Amino acid sequence: MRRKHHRAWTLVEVIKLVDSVSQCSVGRWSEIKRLSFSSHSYRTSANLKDKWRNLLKVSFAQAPANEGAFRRAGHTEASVDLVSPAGLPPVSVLSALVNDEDRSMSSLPTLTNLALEYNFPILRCPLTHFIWYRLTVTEDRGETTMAQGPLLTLGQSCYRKSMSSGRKDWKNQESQQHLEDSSSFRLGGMPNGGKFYALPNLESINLRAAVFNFSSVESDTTKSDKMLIEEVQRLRAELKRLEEQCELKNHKIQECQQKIEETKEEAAKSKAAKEVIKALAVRLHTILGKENAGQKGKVGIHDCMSNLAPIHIDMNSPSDGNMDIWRNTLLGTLENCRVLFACLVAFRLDRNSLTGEVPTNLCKR
DNA sequence: TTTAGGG
DNA sequence: CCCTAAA
Repeated sequence: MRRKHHRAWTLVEVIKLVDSVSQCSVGRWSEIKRLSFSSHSYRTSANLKDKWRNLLKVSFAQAPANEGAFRRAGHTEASVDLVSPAGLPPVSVLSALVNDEDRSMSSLPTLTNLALEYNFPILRCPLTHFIWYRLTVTEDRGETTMAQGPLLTLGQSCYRKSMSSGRKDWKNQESQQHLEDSSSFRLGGMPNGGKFYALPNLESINLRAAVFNFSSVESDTTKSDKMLIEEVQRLRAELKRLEEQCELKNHKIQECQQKIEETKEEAAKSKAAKEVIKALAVRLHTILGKENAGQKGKVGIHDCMSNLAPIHIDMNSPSDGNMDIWRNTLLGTLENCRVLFACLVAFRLDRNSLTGEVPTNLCKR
């Protein structure tokens, strides 16, 4: 470790810092510490100030030329072009995003998650498209609102391990010129010739949207396209899986409906059977009643049956289509009537014991 | 105590 | 990140 106590700033922290600076305004570091970084014991108010200063430094070091994307088709210029049509001060911070663990470049899915979490848009388009857009669409800068707030493009160099190696890349003659220009900035002061606003002037503006550019659009396009293809494949597989599940569930539903129909049938049958039994029971009662009234003469089983014969079963008049149900119902009814018949047989046996006749064929039951 | 700014 | 003058 180069310094005694060094903790690399995570992206989340930086966003938090930018957020709270936009809320509390620049310079009120103890307040920011209290409100937003009270849980980060290792970030003192001075640290917050230092980090903000560093963010300013890298953003000004990359200050774009006045002409925006037209001057030099770079991302720095484009980032200001993104802000200007929204009628906002031409201020942007440009950054590559790296992963906390190994400082490798953040993948598109990671960025997408981040964008969802913090609710900012991701703009993916080649710079040429953007220049075309500016040439054709945005005639009037004021009317076009591309964003709801100033676009913050978190700086390319914030996370570079050695600043000096990175500096050589982007410290070309133009930006060197602007570095000198911006050296005359004073916090809270107006920028030279109205070219730039020093970030502290943004105090009142809510910094809520951020655009993340890729360091090289061309190479990244193929790279992220690959990832998109992967994503599509993954989603296709997911879709297939869900469709299969859907089919399975549909099958189950059909089975359940069938069962419901069956139980309905069953219920109808048993209802009819009960009706029959009831009717039979009533008949039996009346017959037994007659018998007990002291009727003389022979009363055979046929008499009983002939008494039973005109039993009417009201069963919601089974029509042509339900003949099977009807038949099954009758069969079921007969089965259920076994006990009743046993009673009848017992009655007959009792009478025959008086006459001497023994109907053995009916005894087996 | 807090901040700005040099190192 | 540390130090310190200044407020």
